[in-house]
Amino acid sequence: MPRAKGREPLTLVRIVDAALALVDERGLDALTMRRLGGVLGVDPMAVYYHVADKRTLLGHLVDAVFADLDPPAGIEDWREQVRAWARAYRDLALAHPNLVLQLFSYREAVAAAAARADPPLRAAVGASGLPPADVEAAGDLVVDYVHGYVLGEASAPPAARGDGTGFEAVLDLIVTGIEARALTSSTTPRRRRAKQPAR
Amino acid sequence: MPRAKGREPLTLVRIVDAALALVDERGLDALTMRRLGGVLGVDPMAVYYHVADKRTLLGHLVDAVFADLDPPAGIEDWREQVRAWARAYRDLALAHPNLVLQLFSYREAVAAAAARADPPLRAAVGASGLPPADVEAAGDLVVDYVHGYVLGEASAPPAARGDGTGFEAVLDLIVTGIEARALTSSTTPRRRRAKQPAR
DNA sequence: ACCTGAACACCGTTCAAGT
DNA sequence: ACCTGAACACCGTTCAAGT
Repeated sequence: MPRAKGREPLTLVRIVDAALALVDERGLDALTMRRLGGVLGVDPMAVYYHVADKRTLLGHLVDAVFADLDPPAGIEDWREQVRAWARAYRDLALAHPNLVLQLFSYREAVAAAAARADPPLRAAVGASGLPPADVEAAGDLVVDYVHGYVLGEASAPPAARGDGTGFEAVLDLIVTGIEARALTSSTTPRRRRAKQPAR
Repeated sequence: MPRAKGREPLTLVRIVDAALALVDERGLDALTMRRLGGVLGVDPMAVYYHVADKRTLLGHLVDAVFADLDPPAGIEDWREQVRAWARAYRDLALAHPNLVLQLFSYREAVAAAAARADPPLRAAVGASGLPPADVEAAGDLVVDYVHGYVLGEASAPPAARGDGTGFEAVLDLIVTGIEARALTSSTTPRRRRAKQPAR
């Protein structure tokens, strides 16, 4: 039984766990291939056997965080579904404040997560009675608002993190907007849109 | 007249201009103190005479970009004021896509820019007839939505940048929400807010 | 006053080598 | 199959020295 004693072998999940802990506890800059080898008790270059380079390692971190996202089910009212979705997404991101910038800027990882996480949101918004064109805008609004909110919270010093009442007030406003739009567009034609500037 | 010939002396603005050009043309990672010295035709360490360290240099870049923000004036309708503000802010940020992450995560610089740029937005939202408590939420919604939108656009490959119609559709929705909320809150008491989750 | 150049303590990554 | 260790080409920053 070789390897029965001594440390267990490196695996991708052990690497990702250690890297995430490093980022959470000491910041993104503290994640160094060499330091990572150190906390894993291994030669710094051993990680390269399991991971192509640092960028793909960061991709794995983002995947791991997004994997924890599962929007709550069993809610009837579409308004509460939208709110619950937004809260779950916010909490997911704020669980790793030092990683949020990576989280929202890694195109591929965000797209993959969206494929899993977005449909419930879109379904909830769709149940409001909005016409399809507005469903897209409303979903985008929720997603982008959460991104913006989380970005602000994550870059604030931990002591100054908000209590979430502002977040709830904005959700109220978004829901009100969807309701109002759903009503007006079922009775009157879509209102004219202001023309865009050149660029 | 010493220095009449030879290159002109380094200044902070020359340094910031060169650094911004480097970031715009070659990405954030290309901004290196050594490379910056190179494009300025100077010893890499000369920059340190004018700037404490790289972090404060980045702060100067953020300041320089935000300095270009002046929301359009002379608009009557609050709805168009809100839209114009959001477009101006978006365009400002997307003019330097490689810097947006820094742009929105440098607390102090954002706060300073906000002090100049925010009041017109808050005034516009205030003119909608919303009660003060909702004015804050509505302003936050616009700011955070633009942040989220820009973050998504900036991390998309240039070819895939949107045409802005999605942005306009969301602005419509936000304005609709503000209008609806202004109407209902002038006639009925504020609707009950869903209670918050533990964390 | 303003810039230079050597030096220090780091990086990410490669590659041949060990077991 | 999995890990090591030397090596390479970079980093940011300090500090004494030049003009």
